[in-house]
Amino acid sequence: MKALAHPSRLMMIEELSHGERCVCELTELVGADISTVSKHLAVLKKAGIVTDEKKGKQVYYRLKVPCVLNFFHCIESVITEGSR
Amino acid sequence: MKALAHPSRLMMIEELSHGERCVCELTELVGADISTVSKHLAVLKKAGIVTDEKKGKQVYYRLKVPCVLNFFHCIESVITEGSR
DNA sequence: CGAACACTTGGCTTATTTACCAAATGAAAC
DNA sequence: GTTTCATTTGGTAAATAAGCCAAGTGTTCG
Repeated sequence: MKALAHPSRLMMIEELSHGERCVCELTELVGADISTVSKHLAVLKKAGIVTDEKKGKQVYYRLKVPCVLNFFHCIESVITEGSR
Repeated sequence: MKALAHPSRLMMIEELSHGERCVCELTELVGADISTVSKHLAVLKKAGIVTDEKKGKQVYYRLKVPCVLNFFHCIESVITEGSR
């Protein structure tokens, strides 16, 4: 759960739900140093949420637990209907 | 999400899924100082995950977002079938 | 009213997380 | 083989979070 406790990591997960991405793409997305992003990805990997695969020069990350997305949808709906 | 990033808080949520509990019951459960538990509950409350209600001398907390439980079930099943 | 009880808040110390820079790795291109 | 490019790792400083004790708040009970 701790692995989900950072905005940048959530942003990355959201992005990865649309398909695999290399570190540089995610770095551009969150707008932090590439080393920072790499460490965030290491956290997610260690938690078993993503997997990585080296393809040529780049390393591509991919979601391993689709379940996470269900949770996001759930949260969204709670927030959405929270105003009633 | 940060609100879910602590073992004691997860334990409390799990417990609250079985019904409302007062602070003293939760304190006994997690085995920490009551002030610590109170602060954890404040975090959960601020995050909109629980609500509190004063009944006589005690304050009772209750789950506000059942959705959290779905997520836990999801995680459990992922862990369970993770060994294949 | 005053004491007792259940809880919250403030203050402070220690532990954990985060972020960046710089240096190391590892594959690919020349 | 060496340079280059993408990424990871080490190191360190700054920010956040966690824990406990002590003091404060609000209710109930005598």
